[in-house]
Amino acid sequence: MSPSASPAEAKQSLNAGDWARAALDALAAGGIDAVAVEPLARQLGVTKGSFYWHFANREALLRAALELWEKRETEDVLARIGDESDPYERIVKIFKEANAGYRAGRLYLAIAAAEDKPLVREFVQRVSERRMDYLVECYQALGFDRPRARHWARFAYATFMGNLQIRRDTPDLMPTGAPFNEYLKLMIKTLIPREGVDKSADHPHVVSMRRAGSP
Amino acid sequence: MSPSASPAEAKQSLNAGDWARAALDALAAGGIDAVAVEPLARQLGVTKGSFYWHFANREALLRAALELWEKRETEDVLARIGDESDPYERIVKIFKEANAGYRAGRLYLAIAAAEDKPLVREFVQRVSERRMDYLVECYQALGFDRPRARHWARFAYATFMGNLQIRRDTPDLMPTGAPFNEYLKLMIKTLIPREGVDKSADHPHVVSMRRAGSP
DNA sequence: CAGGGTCAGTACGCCCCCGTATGGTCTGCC
DNA sequence: GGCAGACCATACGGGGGCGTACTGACCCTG
Repeated sequence: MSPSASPAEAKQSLNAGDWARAALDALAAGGIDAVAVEPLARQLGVTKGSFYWHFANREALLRAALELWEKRETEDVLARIGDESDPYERIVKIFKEANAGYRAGRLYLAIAAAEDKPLVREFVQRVSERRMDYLVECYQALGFDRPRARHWARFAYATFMGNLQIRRDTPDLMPTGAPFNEYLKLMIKTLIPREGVDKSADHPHVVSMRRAGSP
Repeated sequence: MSPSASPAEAKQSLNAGDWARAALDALAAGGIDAVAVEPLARQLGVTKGSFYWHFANREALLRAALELWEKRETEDVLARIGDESDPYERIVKIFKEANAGYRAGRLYLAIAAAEDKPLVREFVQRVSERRMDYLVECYQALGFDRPRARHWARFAYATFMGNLQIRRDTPDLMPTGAPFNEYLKLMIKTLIPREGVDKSADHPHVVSMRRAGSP
């Protein structure tokens, strides 16, 4: 009788967090419209009666899911590459993360697709700005002045996002295996100007500092 | 009495094309779910009775709208920059088009967001592949061999798409005026390697040909 | 043991959309 | 004038989602 089948003695009572997690999963899988009370209730093995005890309405659930997303997005990402001191390697790591961890990217695209909802816009904007800020800092640490760092950061961020889009919509256009690594190397080499390149005014006024740590 | 208010004596009778155009507009404005029979009928000032005369069902309308999109996407775009012989200038034109004409990009994002529908995937894939093929040809014309051209084309295409996404989701992160032109110049200079750059194996084995026409 | 808080089931009304059936109104053509 | 076909309105049944009201079971605590 007990709703088992879950590891660790399967809690038999749901809380708001369970609903929020389920909502976020549904969001990733089917977009904003998939965050619906009754389907989620069915999926969780309960009825609406439960839901409306934990949340005031559908909107509240959506907000909870988005808060969960924002939390994960900032905590996780920054935690996974926060211990890297070399700004060059930081950007490289971000790039590789962004191109490997496909799930997080899918989630972003699913959420951002509902840009007409003000609530969603709010969260998307915060997350995006935080990501961009981080990138800008990386490029500044590489020796760029603020305006140039912003341009390069935006450039790199746009390329991340576009790769996500390509991967989702037309995976055939995205190489795998060795060619993919070539592709990745090309993007990294192009998007993170190294110290040697100073023949152009668009490149950093950097002297040394780079490519010394982490052999 | 006649439903006027339109230029040129306002047709009083709808046809399938009118429905398809309206559907595409709705698609651009509100995503795939906005392509609904009854709302569109209301908007067009008629009832469902009209719709189900022209189309078998909602699916058929969606297909018609997507065909319209594909047609516009390939005809228009290639027509607007087809008379440019210089491959460098072709890419530049594409870039500027992509960053100026925001509407077409919005449409792509709205359509691609419904990537779970097989029908949509089909069209998105065709359109994307055609765009990529065109870019690959441009890069090949610049002197790249096929694999490298594919990498650069994908790179550039990803950057297009990402810029679209940024523009839609976080317009504040996209500069305007002079800074935008700087940004554009940076991307163009970076994404279209010029003849002078040959210190790297990733750059074209090109000798001259470039930057002679159009002073 | 009584009572209150927690969580869930049932049932209802509402809205909005799909698709069908059927009938009505124009238009042009014979 | 009458017929056929193009175009549209009305009405209906079905489905699914939202939100509310009420009831019920299970703790836990006084």
